[in-house]
Amino acid sequence: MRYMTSLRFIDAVAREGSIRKAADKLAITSTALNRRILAIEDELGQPLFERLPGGVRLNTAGELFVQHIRSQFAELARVQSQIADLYGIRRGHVRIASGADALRQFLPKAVSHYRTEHPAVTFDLQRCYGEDAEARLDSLDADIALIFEPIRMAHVHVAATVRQTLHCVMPDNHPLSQREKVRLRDLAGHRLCLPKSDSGIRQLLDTGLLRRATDVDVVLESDSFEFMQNYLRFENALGFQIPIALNDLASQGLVARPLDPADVPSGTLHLCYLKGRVLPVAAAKFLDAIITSLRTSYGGDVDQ
Amino acid sequence: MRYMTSLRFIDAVAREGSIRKAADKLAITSTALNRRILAIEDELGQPLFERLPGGVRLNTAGELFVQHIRSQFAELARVQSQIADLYGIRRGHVRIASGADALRQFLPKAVSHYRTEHPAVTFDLQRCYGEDAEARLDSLDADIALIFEPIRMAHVHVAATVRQTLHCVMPDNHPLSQREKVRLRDLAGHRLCLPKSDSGIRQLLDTGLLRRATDVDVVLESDSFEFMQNYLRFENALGFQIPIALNDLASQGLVARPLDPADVPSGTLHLCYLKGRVLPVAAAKFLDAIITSLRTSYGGDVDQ
DNA sequence: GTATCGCGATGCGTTTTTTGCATCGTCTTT
DNA sequence: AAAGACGATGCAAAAAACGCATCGCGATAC
Repeated sequence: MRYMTSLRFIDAVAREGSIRKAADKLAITSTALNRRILAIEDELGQPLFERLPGGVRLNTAGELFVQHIRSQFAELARVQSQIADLYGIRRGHVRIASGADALRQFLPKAVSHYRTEHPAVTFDLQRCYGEDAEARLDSLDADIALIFEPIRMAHVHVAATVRQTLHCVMPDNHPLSQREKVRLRDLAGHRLCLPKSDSGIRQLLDTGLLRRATDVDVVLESDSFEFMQNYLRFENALGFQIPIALNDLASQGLVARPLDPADVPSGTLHLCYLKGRVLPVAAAKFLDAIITSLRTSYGGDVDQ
Repeated sequence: MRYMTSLRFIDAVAREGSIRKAADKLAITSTALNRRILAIEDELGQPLFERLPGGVRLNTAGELFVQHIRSQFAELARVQSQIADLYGIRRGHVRIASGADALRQFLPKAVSHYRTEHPAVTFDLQRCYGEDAEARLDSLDADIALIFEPIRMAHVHVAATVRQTLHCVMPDNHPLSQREKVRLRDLAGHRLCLPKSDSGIRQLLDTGLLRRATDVDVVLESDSFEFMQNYLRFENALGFQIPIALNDLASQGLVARPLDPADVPSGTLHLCYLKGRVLPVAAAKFLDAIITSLRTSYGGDVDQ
């Protein structure tokens, strides 16, 4: 929307921390950008940025104003999406912040299914960890977040939760594949591939391992589930995963066995959005869709 | 704010129902205004107005969009007020919709007291009846409403309520002035001045009178309390009022006696704002101020 | 300690956008 | 059938935004 240009510019400057850099990104001269900002500050009667030798930085007033700007963008998007819905075609753009877990299988399926019904809705998928995902909800850079495990901030609203039991993934000829359940003590003596410590899976594992002081042989750490999964066969190692991230293991000669809940607590996948926000139609309906989809896939383990 | 010009214009056209009339009010030509609207509709991809032979009217999309525009105005005002508060001086503009009751004595005192502390805050007082007051909250034309008696809409938030016993106002030499309390049956044979039927006071009276089928002699109906109060002495008539609207009766040779609560239920003055709204600092603080002021004046009768 | 670099601010000519005037076509009212 | 009021549009004038060149200032490098 044209009339928001100045606001978009301010947002860009706030993000870049420099008028010249923002001007580059916006494909205008720093002069024009500078003057727009001066004009707004003048109208507002208060400066929004501190001028530092290396650029600019939001002051408190600017902080407030930029927050306002972002909420205006989000609101406009919501209204536009609502208007489009009025005319029968659902339009809109849904921005999702998700951990790597749900990005693997679940979200691709869910998004593609939704898009067959509403082809005018576009998506933006941002892979990120919990804290970052929450920050993106907060800065209105994401509409919906799928976060495995802890919710830190008070101002996210949890629309649904899914309990997820940790599974141990291994080549199908691995000795542990005989068991129905894997206990933590069984891991001793085997090679393990673990997700990095900012992953929710790793945190659950760590608490379990620490509690039992199990001695384990960690051969690899990665933040890429795909890499680890493809790696397992080469070392005949063990990986860890939650059900929602499990894809077709059999074709890779892998199997998954649940960890005994007595050893490792089951984690929770949180489906959330910013508290107090009214989501655009497209985002709200997509949220509904994935909640029902989760419910059919994980049944009683889905709450709300 | 300059960047909102187009939005302001759309709002004006929506209110006027005609581009030419709105253009007059905005002191621009209808051409310019027309083109701004066409431009926005074009950008939005959807028309906002239906073109009628006698002017324009919002369509459904326009309805949504104008609502969005108004909430943007309100939000901007809130942020500006918040920013000003940051720098120590409380600035802002508080718009109050109130019945005639509170406008008489209570609000003038409250506003003037608040303004001695925060001279940079300006006020706008709109006298209106309940339903209208609620509509103004809804269209964001008012921040706070003081409504005596019924709340119709679901989407107003009641910040505080004050119970108000109906009082009968009369010349101090009137025979009924001897009593501590006035019963409805005492009114028979006396001349009455009643507020118009859209007043909360009248509605309470009516239910009481109807229930008891009391035969009364109504000599005057008015929506001006001031007029009625000044009129009473000439006809030695009875008027009705709630405590908050009672001014210095003695100097006019008048007295007030409560109606027996057994005959007429006591009414409730509602202090409200639009549900879900975050009020500008100035308005929020003024609300706090009048709530405490009500509490000191009416003590236990103030709730929340 | 000096030179350099990168930053935001500003004066000035140019380009783009917005505005106002005149006018058209349409529909309602008389 | 005529008159009046409305929104839309072509075109020239006015206004705003833009880009270039340049200034002053502080940090950094040598």
